[in-house]
Amino acid sequence: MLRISKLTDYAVVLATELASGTAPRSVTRLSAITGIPAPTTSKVLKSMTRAGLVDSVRGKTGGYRLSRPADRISVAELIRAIEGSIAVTECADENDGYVCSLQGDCGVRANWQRINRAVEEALESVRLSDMAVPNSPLVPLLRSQDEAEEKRHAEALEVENHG
Amino acid sequence: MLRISKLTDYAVVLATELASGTAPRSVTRLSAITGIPAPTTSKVLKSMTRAGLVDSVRGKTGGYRLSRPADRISVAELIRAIEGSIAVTECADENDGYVCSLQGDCGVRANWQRINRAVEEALESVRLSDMAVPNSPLVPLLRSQDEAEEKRHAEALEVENHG
DNA sequence: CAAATACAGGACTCAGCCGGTCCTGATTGA
DNA sequence: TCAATCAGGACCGGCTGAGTCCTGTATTTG
Ligand code: FES
Ligand code: FES
Repeated sequence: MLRISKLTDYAVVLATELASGTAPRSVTRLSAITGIPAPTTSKVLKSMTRAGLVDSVRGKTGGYRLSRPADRISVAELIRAIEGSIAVTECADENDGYVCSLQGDCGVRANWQRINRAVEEALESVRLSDMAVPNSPLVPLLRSQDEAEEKRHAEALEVENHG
Repeated sequence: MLRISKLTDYAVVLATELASGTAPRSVTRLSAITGIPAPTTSKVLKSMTRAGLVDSVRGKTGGYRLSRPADRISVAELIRAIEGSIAVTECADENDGYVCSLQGDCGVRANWQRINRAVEEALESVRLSDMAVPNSPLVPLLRSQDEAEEKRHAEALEVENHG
């Protein structure tokens, strides 16, 4: 039903938890806090590591920690880390060299791609730091977000300037 | 991958095809036109009928036709007809009396619900009549994103001017 | 060094559901 | 009445999502 997988949900939960501190925390620890079964927690974190969203530290005092500040990680990235490229429809996937089995090119395709891009950009604009706040006015997303968008835009520019 | 099911894709294709005329067309016919296997075509159309999106006419000259003008049918409705309620995450589903197995209420939930609502509204705003046009500037959807969006906007304007 | 703790990587299982088929009616036009 | 069409299920095979487990490697600490 236009679902993201449960594992991706876990990824977000784990990431928000990690966002609350800088010291690495172990799988055991995180599992206990979040209620996600330990082996699964491990699996998800490993994917996140491969995607470069978290850093792993081995050894006795090891564990996982975010690789970047929470406002530099988007929900879209988290989704992509677990599920691969975001594609609402099979023929909406622009990366993959997929050829639709139906009528060669049925116009619908281009429109799906646009919808897809819109959704993706929306998810891109929601950052982990937003998710961490229980009921933040984070997701205007649609229309009338002028001010929120502008604020974000300004922030982005600021960040760029600092880099 | 944040996918809608293939069947839903079929539903959209079939609906756009139906939008091109008012006389009922049979499953056999539609299957031939779209390239969707006949039994599957039938299945999808049956779901759409139950959802009230198309009318069915039995008998020798029967078939399916849209129950409303194409600009009165949204993509969201088509999705819902096939997949049920739109819910990005399990805990984003507001209808269902679902209780998250993780930490009772982890803040993330409210945010998912917002994202969910945003996506849903976006899909609601895209109508079948939009999908029927091969490359319509149909999907502003989320406005004023970044420069990419702006460029896109420019393209759209150009198209409008040409029309 | 050796033991204990943690992550890395991948094989494996199990269940659910998606895509697809088919069969048995009920309706209706010719 | 006959043929075409939809209605409503039952049914099935395969994929993949969720979860587990095992083996190996790195790091800390005594
Ligand atoms: S549905 Fe894939 S090109 Fe039309
Ligand atoms: S993930 Fe469901 S309430 Fe937090």
